[in-house]
Amino acid sequence: MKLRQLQRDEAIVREHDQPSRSCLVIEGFAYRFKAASDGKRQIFSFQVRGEIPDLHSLHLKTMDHDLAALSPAIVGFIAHSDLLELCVQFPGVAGTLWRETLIDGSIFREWMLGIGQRQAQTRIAHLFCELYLRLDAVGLAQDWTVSLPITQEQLGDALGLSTVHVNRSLNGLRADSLITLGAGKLRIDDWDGLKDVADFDPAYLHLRQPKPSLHA
Amino acid sequence: MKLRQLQRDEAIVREHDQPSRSCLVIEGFAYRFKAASDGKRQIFSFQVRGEIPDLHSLHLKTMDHDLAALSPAIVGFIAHSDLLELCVQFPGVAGTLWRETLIDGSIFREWMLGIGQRQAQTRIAHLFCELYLRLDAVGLAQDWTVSLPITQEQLGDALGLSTVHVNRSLNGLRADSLITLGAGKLRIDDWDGLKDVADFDPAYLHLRQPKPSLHA
DNA sequence: CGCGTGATTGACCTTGCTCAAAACGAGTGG
DNA sequence: CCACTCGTTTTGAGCAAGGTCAATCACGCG
Repeated sequence: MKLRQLQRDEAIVREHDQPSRSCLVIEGFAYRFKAASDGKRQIFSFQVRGEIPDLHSLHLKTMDHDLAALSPAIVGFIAHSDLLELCVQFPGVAGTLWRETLIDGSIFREWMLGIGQRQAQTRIAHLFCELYLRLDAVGLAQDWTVSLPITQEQLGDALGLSTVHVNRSLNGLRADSLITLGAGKLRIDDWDGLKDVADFDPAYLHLRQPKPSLHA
Repeated sequence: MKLRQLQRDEAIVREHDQPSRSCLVIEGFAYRFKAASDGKRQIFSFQVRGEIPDLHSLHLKTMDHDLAALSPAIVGFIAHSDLLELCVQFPGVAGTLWRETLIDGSIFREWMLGIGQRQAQTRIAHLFCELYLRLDAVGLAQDWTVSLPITQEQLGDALGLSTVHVNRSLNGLRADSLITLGAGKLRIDDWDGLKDVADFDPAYLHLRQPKPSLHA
């Protein structure tokens, strides 16, 4: 597999591209977004180790959004032809990959619910709950802490909030001793409290083995 | 295939269900939504004839949202076992179905962009552009008119707006002679004008044969 | 030490929300 | 045909969450 080292904010695939391969996140974070014509942009996913953010390009030839590195990252590229062959030789693979794209969609739905209906603090808290569980699922969480090299502007673009309002809402969460965010790290100081203000139910992540300790 | 006649707002599948079959819309409209704990709900899709709104349940065993009839409708049910068998016997079918679920995701992304970043009038106009094209694609549009039995409350739930604001924004579109909405019908009075305020680019629908007359 | 990016804060403003009342219209029973 | 009802649309008035603009602060880095 062809590897590539990426700088922060470096593009991986762009809207209108017709890629012949998909990208596997090996280290760091990737994110996807789309810009409206007035320049505002919406980020609709953050992708972590082991995910294939543009797997959909296997069946949708033209990209309808951008994919880029959130932080310095390493990604691998897998040719669509190889993926298709894998699917033919091992029928289970097709189902598994399909499932991954369906979970992607499920997360979109949850984000839509958040952006459309929830208040600022709740949205932020919800995102943190989600990212924590997803990172934990691939072994990237220790001591309630995960690496999260994200700016408040990017948070705003993902949540449909202005940078200023993200900042103020974050301070609200800090004041309630729910999280510590800074220096590229997120620490959950009070999971139950955070889950509570987040209105968080992890079912939509379709994790195979929910951690009983977390999902009580 | 087992058919079923549905009343307006009748549930087809519910969150937490574990269906063993998926639903094909044969006549009328279906819609999907999820409610937050404070009772507000987000609608994230309207499904038209020929679509399989809960196809994802083929690989995600537990529903993470509700599916219901928007208007009186007829749906058919297809057992997952039959679908899986079809996929094995005709490999092309799997790809086609997978593709449908990917387009579903693409539409979610566009909606997210709208809800997160666009103004009320733009959102509404965008939705109308999308629905018109999708209905036209299955032959349900004539004379710039489509059947659209939707309330302003449902529009609001889909767009992240209050009913009152939907009403006022609709009046804005009417005042600009862009649309006529009422009596369960939507007529596009000025496609180019509507497309313009909608910031609409149909690429995300991944239609196979975009109509040159419309997409100029 | 000087720079540059990102975080933070203050002041003010706008979009869209809430509450509440009124108008409308299709369907029902008299 | 009319009165009544229920759901939906429309309108008014006041409010608030969140946006905008702009200045300041903090900190890692060369």
